[in-house]
Amino acid sequence: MTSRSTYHHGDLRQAVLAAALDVIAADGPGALSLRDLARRAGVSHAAPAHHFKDRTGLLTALAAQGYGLLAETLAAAPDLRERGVRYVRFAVEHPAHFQVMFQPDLLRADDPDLLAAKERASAELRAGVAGLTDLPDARTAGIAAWSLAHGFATLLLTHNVRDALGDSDPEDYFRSLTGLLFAGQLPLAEGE
Amino acid sequence: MTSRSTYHHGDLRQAVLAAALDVIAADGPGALSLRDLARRAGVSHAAPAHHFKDRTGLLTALAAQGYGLLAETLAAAPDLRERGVRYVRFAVEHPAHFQVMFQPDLLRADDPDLLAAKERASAELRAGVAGLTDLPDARTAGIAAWSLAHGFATLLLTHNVRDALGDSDPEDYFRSLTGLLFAGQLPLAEGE
DNA sequence: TCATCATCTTGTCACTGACTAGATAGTGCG
DNA sequence: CGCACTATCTAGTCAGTGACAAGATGATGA
Repeated sequence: MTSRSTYHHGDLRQAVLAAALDVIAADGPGALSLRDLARRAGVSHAAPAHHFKDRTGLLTALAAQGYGLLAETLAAAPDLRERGVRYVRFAVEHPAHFQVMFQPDLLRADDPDLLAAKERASAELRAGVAGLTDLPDARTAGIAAWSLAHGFATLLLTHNVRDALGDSDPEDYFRSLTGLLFAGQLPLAEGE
Repeated sequence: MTSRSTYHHGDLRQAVLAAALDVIAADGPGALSLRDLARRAGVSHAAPAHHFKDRTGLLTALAAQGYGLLAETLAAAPDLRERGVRYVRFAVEHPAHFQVMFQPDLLRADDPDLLAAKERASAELRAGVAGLTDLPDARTAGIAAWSLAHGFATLLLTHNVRDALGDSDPEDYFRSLTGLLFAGQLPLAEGE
């Protein structure tokens, strides 16, 4: 921004990451161009490559950052429901990260930083059902809860529940969802 | 494929759509190139443009086709659980369609064909909870069920439940998920 | 002071999407 | 039958992009 006189940018890596988040939030990952990001940061078209190697590298770095943020968001949630609420909150507050994190074909799956951050987030997710020792299969229970939160978050970001939501807060709506489900009010079969 | 002697391809539209599905299923929508699809179909690089106008048009056509297939898959399911199972089945059998359908930034949101197909699928989803007249809010119930199925399907396609699944069939696993949830065995709060 | 290294620039290549103009084939209408 | 009309496809072109290579610049430390 401030017309720099120095040859070096100073913090190009962060500048590019931040600009990438803006672009993705606005127009999706497909609209992301390394050259455009370079222009926004005021550097030459090939400068970002030194920090991220290539487009996939940049997206992988974003995803790793996202998993780190998710782990922070989930940390020390009081109970399972609240963990789900925070999962939804993360998706709402970091839509660009969320999108990239769950598109494996955009990422370098074997990246060490990505794997580490993913493991941290995964541990937080597992911690949500760890205390439920009375369950026959805690892992399956965890996936059930994860599916619900992830599905709602995804439908939210893809504008598929916009009209049902109305003016209500997404997090509150999700709370009511879980309430409805777990009150056993929703018969699965033979509703007639 | 068969070295055509005629000037016209015959069914270029279908050929391009089919090739696009292959590419997307293999490497994601980002790897899709109109010129590559043209090469695969054995036509000139600009031929597909006549059928789909541009890249977004092609993806929109794919999404519309997907919503149509989804509506067919969901039609006349016996009960709500089975509707969820079929939703998961659709995602497994048509991963390329599923991916494109839920990335709005790739699509032309106001396309008439897309909107019509989406409405058909949406009607099938709503039909799943229509009979449950004892519910206070059928719409919220529908979103709860949709979230669960969509979340599981998404996590499945993004390879996030692979190890938990083991050798078991995804549809069976989803049935057990719903059983676990609706048996009320999963306490949301104060699990201690 | 000077060597070393990370950072950034410049130049280049093949590829892509989009657009244009024109060639070719099928279709209906007289 | 012949002729216009339209859909389909070809060929050529342009700007933008990712990736790579080689060189310039500045910071760091011995």
